[in-house]
Parts: sequence; structure tokens; C-alpha cells
Amino acid sequence: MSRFAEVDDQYEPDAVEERVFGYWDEVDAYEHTKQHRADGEDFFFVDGPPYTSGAAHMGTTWNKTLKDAYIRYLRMCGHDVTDRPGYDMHGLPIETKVEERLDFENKKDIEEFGERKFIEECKSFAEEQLEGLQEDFKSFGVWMDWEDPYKTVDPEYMEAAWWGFSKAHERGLVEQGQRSISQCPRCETAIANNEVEYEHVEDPSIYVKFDLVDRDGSLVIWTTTPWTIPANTFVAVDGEATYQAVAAERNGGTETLYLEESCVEDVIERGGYDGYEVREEVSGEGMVGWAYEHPLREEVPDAPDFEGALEVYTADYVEADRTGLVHSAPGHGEVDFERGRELGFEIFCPVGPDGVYSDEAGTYAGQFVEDADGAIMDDLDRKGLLLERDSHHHDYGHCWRCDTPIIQMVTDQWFITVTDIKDELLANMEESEWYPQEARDNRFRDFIEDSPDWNVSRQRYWGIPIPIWVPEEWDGSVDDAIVVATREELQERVDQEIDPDSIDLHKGTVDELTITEDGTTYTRVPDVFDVWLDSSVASWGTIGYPSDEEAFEKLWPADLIMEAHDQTRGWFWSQLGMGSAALDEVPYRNVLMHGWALAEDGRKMSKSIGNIVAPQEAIDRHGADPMRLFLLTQNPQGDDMRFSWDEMENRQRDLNILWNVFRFPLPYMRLDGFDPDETPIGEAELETVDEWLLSRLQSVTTEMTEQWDAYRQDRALDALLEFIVEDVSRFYIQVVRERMWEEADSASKTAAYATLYHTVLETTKLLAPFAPFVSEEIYGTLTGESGYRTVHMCEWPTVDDDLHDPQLEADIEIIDAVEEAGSNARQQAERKLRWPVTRVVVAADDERAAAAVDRHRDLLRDRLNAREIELIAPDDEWEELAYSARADMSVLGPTFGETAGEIMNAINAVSVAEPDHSALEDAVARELGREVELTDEMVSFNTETPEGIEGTAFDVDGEDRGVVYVDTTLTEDIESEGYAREVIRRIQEMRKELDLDIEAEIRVDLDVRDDRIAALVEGHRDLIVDEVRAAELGAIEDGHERVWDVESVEMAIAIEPVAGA
RNA sequence: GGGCCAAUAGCUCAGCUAGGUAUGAGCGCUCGGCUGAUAACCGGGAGGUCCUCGGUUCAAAUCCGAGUUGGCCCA
Repeated sequence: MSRFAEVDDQYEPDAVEERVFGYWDEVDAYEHTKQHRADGEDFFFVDGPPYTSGAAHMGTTWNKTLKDAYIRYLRMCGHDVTDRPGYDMHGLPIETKVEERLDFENKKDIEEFGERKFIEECKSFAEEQLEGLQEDFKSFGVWMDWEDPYKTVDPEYMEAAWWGFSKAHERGLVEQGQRSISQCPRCETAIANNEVEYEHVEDPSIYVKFDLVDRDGSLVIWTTTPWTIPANTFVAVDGEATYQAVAAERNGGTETLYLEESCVEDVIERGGYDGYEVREEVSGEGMVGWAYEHPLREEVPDAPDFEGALEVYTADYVEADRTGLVHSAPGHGEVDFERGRELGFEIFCPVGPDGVYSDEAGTYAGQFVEDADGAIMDDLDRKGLLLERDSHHHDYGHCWRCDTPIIQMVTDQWFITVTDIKDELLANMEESEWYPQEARDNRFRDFIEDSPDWNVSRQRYWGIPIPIWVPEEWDGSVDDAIVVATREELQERVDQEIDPDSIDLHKGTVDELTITEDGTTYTRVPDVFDVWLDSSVASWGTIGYPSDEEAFEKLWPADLIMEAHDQTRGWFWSQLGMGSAALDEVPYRNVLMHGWALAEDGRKMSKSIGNIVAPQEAIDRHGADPMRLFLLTQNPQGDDMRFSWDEMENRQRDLNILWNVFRFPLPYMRLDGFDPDETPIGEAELETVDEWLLSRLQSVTTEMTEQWDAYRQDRALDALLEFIVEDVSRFYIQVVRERMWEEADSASKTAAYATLYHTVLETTKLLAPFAPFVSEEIYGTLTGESGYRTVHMCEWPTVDDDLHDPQLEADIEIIDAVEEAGSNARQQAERKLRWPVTRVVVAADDERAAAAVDRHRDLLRDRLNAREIELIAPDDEWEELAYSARADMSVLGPTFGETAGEIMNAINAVSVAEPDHSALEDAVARELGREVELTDEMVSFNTETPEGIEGTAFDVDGEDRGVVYVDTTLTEDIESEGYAREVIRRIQEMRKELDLDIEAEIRVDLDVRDDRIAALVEGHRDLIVDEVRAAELGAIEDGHERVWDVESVEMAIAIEPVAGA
């Protein structure tokens, strides 16, 4: 980009982005920026891999924008940052999408299609999605290593998972065992608890009688899953609770029911009994050991009948709800399973992975469990065991991918027994710093404490095969299994010839490999890993460990990761679990936990609500930089973000202001041939405002650096935007404009150039991590060939103490407040800024304010267009002020009785020079003709300014610091200049109407149709001629002519350009 | 059903850790000003049951309890 080149009049984000994308390509900006920091201190950032099943949404966009901003900032600070993006590409969601594409219904379709082919389909689907995501991320300027992302489907990465798993195995943390799991009968796999989605559904609700064996009556249980009754093994009671045997009457007959006491009424009513009588009370403990008959013995002959089965036991999951007795089937329910194991029971589960009853289910065999509900209820009813048959609305778990209701059942699964190392997990957790820290100490800690063993096996295809080989006739002992850690080990141990460098580790390949050792042949278990295990090894997978040990030694563990709060129980946890199991260390040092991107209505963005905003739409409407600014002004620590088009538009406006600030001096600099390299700040003859602006820049730099380092980039950005808008644009540019308009070269003008140049350039660097496009364009235009090839190679600005002057900053803050009050006073007096005022009087409340005004009289005079600034010291009173009093009748009334009225009138009528009651007493005495004793409580004082003067108090940060009085008395001199400026202003507007060049000279014909005013205007003839670049005043035949009404005075003005000028 | 988080002006948010008059900010609205950065800029003004209810306290947006709504996680 060439220095000080012409730039667009208007900030157009998409045009800037298009140019910058082209420029980055042209000069290999990203590669050079990385290279530039190659020798810097290592910083190991690890990208949490997004899942490759769809386009980037606003949340992902926020996440990647944050990552990009921090990486850019860290690079500017000199770090050599690891920036390999990652993609999570295995797992059930992709399998189900591919199944949909291929119109599959279940696993059998996959088997027929062929595992290998299916895996290939999944892979190409994931790759497709990956490409889309990469394009999305690039489109808003994220700079990561797009050429070489880590993919969880690559052999090196899959090997990292094998390695981690084998380390956990070496530590004795891998075991196979039965667990009650959530099974999706369609996907025919276990799914993790966090993959279960709860939906409101209607299910059967039945009360069933279990006839007791050694005594009269029955236990009553309630369930919403009739299909689990075949597996009933025991009934649970609360040992502490009181149960009643009630004789319930119906149709003339009586039956004895056992119920928890508070449940009796309800059950009797449900059962349609006519009445009941309590026969006996017994504690839960007292019922333990009571035997009952299995209600479906005839239908399910294989149902449990072993020693101890079909008896009452206590359990802590029993509540005094429904009946107070709980049907327990350890082959299904999780708590039932735990209690059943405690009791040493055999686990009976007559259901297959597809949700179909096995032969053990007797007459129900071959039916899908839920389809058998009806038959089971009919059978119970027929036997007279069904007390009530109703339906029930509740939340029931469904498969997150295919929406099939899950079934709870016991199967063989592989686990990493993280419960064995809970203390380690907690200790390792402490080694990481979280932002915000409470998230670690509350949610994360709670989760670790409550977390069960990690079920890492899935009975699916598209995943990392579990690297376990077991012998034929395996007895389930982990000691007899072989766990392979690496591709090399695989090559050494398997019976087949393989090439470790080229082998694909997916199921289609490794399932065929066998290991024969000591005469025993081992085959791989068919399961694949839970997809959460994939990403849990990212901290070493991303740097190619174990195949590349060097990078691991140098970098691991991660210095920083950042994801949304849902990852507390996701990636933050899985990494801690895996890191601890494999290496006994937490794999990350710092965690920045941000929130979710909510829609404008405060609810989550969702298809069904229809409130989704696509990032691309935001980019199209406002541009990538404004979108990034919007995202980056959000608090990144824990809070959810509320999307807002308005706010995004505001950020675009902020950048437009920056753009105006940047382009404003360019024409002047070009005209004057300003060379920033020849006039560094240190050599310029700086004026007060220049020094002030430069000092503010130092303060802003300090503030921003602190905020970045505290992971509050939003506050850093706020500080920068405020600086740009308030300090640079609204204050400095306004003040400095006239200096830049000077035609002749001057030290003052040069100093203004140098100041503004330096400030905008540094501002650009400060902005670069946030808005990389516009920063690049401004930087390039300001530096041309003399800078780095990209702003992103720059060093993060450091504070120059020589330029830092806190006193000056405080001074100007006061001056700014004075000016604001002065403007207010002017407005009250209806005196436009164009008209000078004779004087402005500042009555300062304190020495600090007085000193500031005194030091900067010139600036204030200029800003308020005053001929003179008078300063009243804090201890002095301005003698021209008077005070009026306002009577408080609630005090006067009781004191003076019937004369209170006239006293009030007198008080309100007079004014005094001092605001105290003794001066008021004197004045009132004169007014009233008699003495009256007054107190301060009776009145409040108001200042009374002299004729033609308006006063307004000024404050800094809400604290009053004094009063500004503006004297708007008109004099001939002021009228003369005022009218002259009115004329100038009109002529300028007419110049603009003719679209004249700034330099162009004109001829002016001025006819003021009021003799007095005409004479006044004439008095400033030179000023007018000078300001509007008039070559001469005189009659114009055929120019651009307009008649203006200026303060009710008609003025005819005509102008024409001077030919050849 | 449980845990954690949030709720302040029309909108987006500060303020809450260490209670002290809603000290609020930007945008929007409105009235006025400025006019060679001009699709920019400056000043004034209106606009609030600080989600609700209860408690502690001389005093609560702030601390405590209960609830409502929204978010995440879990069941």
C-alpha cells in the first residue's frame, strides 16, 4: 500500500475486507507474521475442535473470534503461538447424518452396505463439513494454520488417543464391566448421559400388585415402564418409613394392600375402592425379607428366582411417593443396578441392544420392549394384579441424534475408572487457572466430585477403534487383554503385515488384525471410543505426540484454552480426566470460559423458535470487523452474550469515526509533503493538546494491556473505542482543525501532524487484534513501504513515560467539563458558538480546578469562543453575583403566624450579595421597614446572575467543581464579528454547493440589506476575504446566487470561481 | 426434580466483591447548536416499581431467603 494514498470518503467494511484479503494473499501476511515470532517465547494454545456437522453459528463465531484476537495479541507481545485449528470428526451425529443421506434405518443396513464403505462415507461427509467451517472462519479474519489442521480422523491423532488410553490402562484405570447405561435401540449403542435429551411424553402409568408369599395381601408398586417388569428382581422400601397394611373393599370383596402411610388415600382412590381400614403398621425395615411372587412368572419362566430374589429390601432411592414401594430391576435402572450389585444379585436383562426381548423374556421374546407394554399390562390385568392403568406425562430421555426413546439396560462396556483417581483429579484441577475462577471452584469441582466412571465404549463404526485385543474364550479379566499404544507396536504385534506410516486405523482395517502370542490368538473388541475421548487427547494430539516427542517436550501442557461454559462438563472435564489418567497432570494451565450466544430475545438461537442469526448475514450487513468488535466487546468470562443488531451497527459507526479521524489529515499531509520519519514526536514542537492526546494514548495503552492480561479484552476494547471517539475525534480533531488549515508551514502544524500521525498509527496497532482488516488498511496507508508488511507483525505498544502526563490529563478533564458547562450556558442564553462572547467567568470550587483553568486559559478561550477568561479563586466570591432567597413557608408559618405572608413576600423580593441570613435580615428590614429575625432554615438561596450572564455548574465524575458564567452582552465589536462569521459560513456552504476545490479562489458579491449590519460586516471584510479564499469583492453578473435570512436580516450573496486561479 | 449463572432507561450494558440520595454510560428518541472530517460533530431534555415478594439494617440495585423468567449442565 502506498503511503498517504487517497482513501474512500466513507468507511465501507466489505470494500476494506476485499482489499485486505487480496493484500494478505499477495504478501503472505500470515506466514510472515508467524515467521516473525518464530524465535519468540513459546505459547501453546490449543484449539477446542468444533464438531464437523454443520456451518459455523454465532456461538462458534464468537469463540473463534476470541481465539483469533488473543492469538494476535499474544503474537504482538512477542510470543510464538501454536495456532493449529482442530476438528472433531468422529461420532454418532455424523453417522446418523450419513445414515439419513443413505436412507438407512438401522445397523443392519450399514452391515449390508459394508462397514468400510460406510466409514468412507462418514469421512467424506466430515471432510466436506470441515471445508465449510474453514471457509466460515476465514471469512471473518481468523488467522490459524488452515493448511494443516489437526483432524481426529488422522492416524497420528487416533494414535494419540490409543496412547492415552494405554497409559490409563498401565495405571490400572481401564476395566470392562456391566453398567446400566442409556441405550439407543435404533443406533444400537450406549449413549452418554449428556447425549440424552429429555422430552415431554405420555407414557403408561400403572399400579401393580405383587402378591406376598407367606402372608396375606400384596405389595403395590408404581411404574411407567411396564416392559421392565419381566426383569423385576426385588422391591425396595424406605427402612425408616412407616407402611400400613390396609383392608381395601371393592365389589363386596376385601384385599390387603401394603402401602407407605402417606400414599394410602391416593392409591385407594385410584384403585376405585369403596373404602379401607388400616389393619397393621410396620416399618420398612420390618418388611425386609418378605417374599413375593413374580407377577409374570407364567409368561417369563426365566425371570429371577434365585436365592434372595423376589424379596423386600431397603434402598435409599425410595421416596414416599406414589406407593412408597419401588419395583427394582437391576438389569435396567441405574440405581436398581447399583443396589442389586451391592446385594450380590445376578443381573437379569432379557433385552437385546436393539431393544427387542430375547428368548429369556418368554412369551414376549421377539417383541420390541415398548410394543410389549400393552401385552404386559393386559396379562397383569387378566391376573387381577393391575390396580390402576392410566397414562402419565413426564420427561423421558431420547437419543440426541435420532430422537428414539432410550431404554435403560445393563450391558458390557469399557470404562476408565476415574472414580479411582478422584483426589488426583481435584488436585490437578487446582493447577489450572480459570477465568472466571468461580466456574472452576463451583461447577467444575462439583462435577468432578460427582462424576461416575467414564464409559468410553460405543457399539458403532465411525470412531477410533478401542485398541484392545482379547483372547478367545476371554474371561473378562483386563489382565489377559492386550492394549496397543502406537502404530509401531501394532506393527510389531499383529500377525499381518502392515505399514505403520500408511495404515488407516479405522474399524474397517484394524478389525481384521489379530495378535497371536504364546499360542493364543487375540482379536480386537468391536467397540469404538466415545467421541469425547477423541478430543480429550487434543493437547498432545495436536502436536503429534506420541509420534513427535520433541514438540511435546517443548510445549506441553497447554498455556491456554477457551471454550463456552457447556464445555465444563465436556472438553474441560474430558481433558482433565484423560490428562490425569494418562499423565497425572491437567493438560491446560489457563481456561477462559465464555458464554453462549443468545438471540436478541434473550433465548437461545434455535431453529424451532426461528431466531437464528447466521454469522454470514451479520458480515453481509455490517462487515467482519464490526461483527468482531461487537463480539469482542462482550464480557468473555462466563456471561452469555445477547446478540444485537443495534450494537453491531454502533461498532460499525465507531469504526467509521476512526476512518474519518484517519482520513481527515491525509489531504493536508499530502499537500504539505509531511514525512513522519523526519518529524518524530520527540522533535516536534508540541502544544498542550498534542501533549494531552499523547498522554491519553499512554494511559489507554496501559489500561488495555492490563485488561488483556486479565482476560477482559472487552474492557480493553471499550477503553480504545472511547479513546478514539471521545478523545481523538470529538476533542483533539476539533481543536486541531484550524492548525491544519494553515497554509504556510509552521511548527504548530507540523506538531499537529506528528501527533495525529503517531496517535492514529499506535491506535491502529492497539486495534489490530480486534479489527484486523481496517487496521491493516490504515496501517498500510500510514506507513507505506516504511513499516512491516502487515500491522499484525507490529509489537504491542508499550508506554512511553516521557509522553505520560497524568496532571495534564486531569487538567483537560476539568477543562472539558468547563467547556461543556459553558456550552450549556451559551445555549441558555441563546448565543451561538459562532458569535464570540466578551468574557467567560469560571468560579472554581477548588484549587485543582482553578489551576487547571489558569493553565489552559487559551484553550478554553478558543473552545468557548470567548474574548477573555476570568478566574475566580475558590476562596473568593464573584462580586457581580447576587443571591435571592426563597422562603420556606413550613418554617415561616409556625414562627411568624399571620405576618408570615408579608415576610415571605419581602424575602422573595430582595437579593443580597452574600448567601447568609444576616445579610438577608438587613435587606428584608429595608424592604419591610422593620427588623425580622431570620434563620438559615427559613430560606434557600439561589444565585442571581447579572443581566446578560448565564451560569452553569460543571462537574467531573459527578462531583461539582465550580460554575461557569458566560457574559453574552452584545457589543458592536462582537456583532461585527458575529455577522461576519454568519456571512463566512454561508459563503462556505455555497462553495460546497459549487463543489469547489479547497484551494480554489472565488469572487464574492455581498449585499446586506440593512445598513447598520452592512457596516458591521464591512468591519470584518479582511476576515471574510481570507476565510473564504476570495480574490476580490465586487459585483457578479452571473454567479451562484442565494438570498439568506440571517437573524432576520436579508443578505444576498453571489459567488463565482475566479477563472484560471 | 437438582446444581451453577443472569435479570438495572426503549436497546446493549456499567455499578453488586468491601450496603450510604439511581453518580450511571453508549445507542435510540427529542429540542437546539455547529458546518471544508459533513452520511461527520457538539450541547440540552425526556426516559427507571434496579424481575417479584419477604428478611437483615438507621440505610439494600448491592447482603440473606423464597419465587418468576431466561441460559448452561445434570437427573
